[in-house]
Amino acid sequence: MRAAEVSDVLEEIGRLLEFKGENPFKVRAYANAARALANLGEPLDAVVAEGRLREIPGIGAAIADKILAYAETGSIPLLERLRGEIPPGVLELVAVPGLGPKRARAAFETLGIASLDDLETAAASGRLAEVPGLGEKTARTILANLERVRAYTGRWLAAEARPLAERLLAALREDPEVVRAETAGGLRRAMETVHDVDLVAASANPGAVLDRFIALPEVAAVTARGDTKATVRLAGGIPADLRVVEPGAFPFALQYFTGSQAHNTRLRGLARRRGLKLNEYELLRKDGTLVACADEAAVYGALGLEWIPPEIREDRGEVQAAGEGRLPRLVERGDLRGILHVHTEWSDGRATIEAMAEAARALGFEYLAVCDHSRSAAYAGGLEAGRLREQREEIDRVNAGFEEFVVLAGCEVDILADGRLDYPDDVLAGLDLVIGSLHSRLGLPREEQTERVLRAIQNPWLDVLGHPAGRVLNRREGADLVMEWVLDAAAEAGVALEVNGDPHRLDLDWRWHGAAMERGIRLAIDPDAHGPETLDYVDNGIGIARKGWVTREAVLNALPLDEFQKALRRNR
DNA sequence: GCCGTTTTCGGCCCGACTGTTTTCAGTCG
Repeated sequence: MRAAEVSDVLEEIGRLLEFKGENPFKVRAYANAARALANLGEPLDAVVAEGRLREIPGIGAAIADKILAYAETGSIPLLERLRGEIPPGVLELVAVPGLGPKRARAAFETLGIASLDDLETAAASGRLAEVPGLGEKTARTILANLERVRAYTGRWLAAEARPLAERLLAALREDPEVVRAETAGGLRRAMETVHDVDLVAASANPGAVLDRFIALPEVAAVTARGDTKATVRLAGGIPADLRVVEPGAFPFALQYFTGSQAHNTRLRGLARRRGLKLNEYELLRKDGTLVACADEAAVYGALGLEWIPPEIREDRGEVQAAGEGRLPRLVERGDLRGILHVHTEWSDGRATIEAMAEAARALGFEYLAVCDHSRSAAYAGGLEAGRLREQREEIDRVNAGFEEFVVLAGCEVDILADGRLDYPDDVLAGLDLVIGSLHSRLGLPREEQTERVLRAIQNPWLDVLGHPAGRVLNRREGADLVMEWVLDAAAEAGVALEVNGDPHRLDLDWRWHGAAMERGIRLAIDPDAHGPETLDYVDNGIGIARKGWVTREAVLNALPLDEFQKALRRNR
């Protein structure tokens, strides 16, 4: 039984109860329990077997019983009953912006709308406006949003949104009436995907700032415009929110709009227990006096907490850790000593070995592992064993020209369908570093896929498991793997796991970093660069590793060259 | 439904914007 599967089930129960108009706190309890399971860093089966379900915060007697029932019978009576009452298409309705649980229910009860198709028909014919609480205008909004829901999940790659956010931010900072401006939201938290761009600005004249903001060339359409807030759609369709507050409120607003929502809920609960009230403008004592805070650190300080880095504000224990003064020092770009996993023109890269090495050295790194594709990766110009030997000679020549910088001869070796690596052992043994990656047959059944990866890990020449899930964000799910088993095997074998910084990958997923580190697994933060200009993808990897609470000590390529080499599985 | 340095019962985060319900509910973040 997978934690993610049970999490989905609880999520569904919560949404169905919400649709029925159940007590909102009960609804939230299910959502909280679902999130707790999604963040569980160990096998759910072990937790169940050891009777530790109720030790998970957010899981009490009732939900624990339901999880046990699900484990035993594969179903939960409450869920079956709810599914019997509510047609399956109805939950999709709630995903349409403008239609929440209440209106969706009203539409279902008055017009029998039970799917996106029904909704479209009703909206187009004008009948949707007959639903109590809905009017002409809302019906039009819903019709417009419906298309987007169908076309896209509403998540954008952080890498697509970030440049736009930076341009908007630069424009805001040039505005003479803006005192301060920052990016908030999922971008500030280093999420891999975001549903919008969130910006916060401080100004004594919010109206004027908003006027200029909505007139910026990046803004394609204005969705909403109030006294302090505007929602717009940018070129390309990405929504953006700007909130303008009085300068004194800026630290509170920045904190609030950075989120996550779960983190903020946790923080406000803590404030309340301390007799304080926190909102996006201020921190109030019971007697109505204000607690002054000059910056975000002071806001956390006033609640008895260390400042919490934005990346980890996901309600995964960071508030408690900050209260106990035991937040980890998260890894930083400056901690990295070497760059692993770059491609060159020898396979599908765009630059020479020398050019990549020069670029890495110019960025301050001490070593670089060239890892071109192996022979089976024909689509990417994979190297036959003979070419690999020639490449080693070329690397030797390049190294002769360097002092205090070393190029290593590595390879990104395909993990074949049966779990063998793409070269015989004698070829693998001749390399300095082997990253083994899944590139094909990503649709294998779970058991078979897991066995495949476990077999690859058994190969003594595998040093690093590359982009372990093989996912491509917003395009395809990764391989279906029992990740706990993969982590156990990697820990046992001394294999490191990659945190791939390609903005489409960001894989190993940050939600697994803690579970990897607990097992003593080292993480390799790699750019997977195909040219000098994408060496900076390590920054994405750093962001996502910070999100996973990764410290310098856990990072393989934060080691100086000699220690790095000793830490490799092949040299142990 | 969960939870407990004021509580095993009575709380549970809070405010902006929109449209329509003419005084506020629903949605969103």
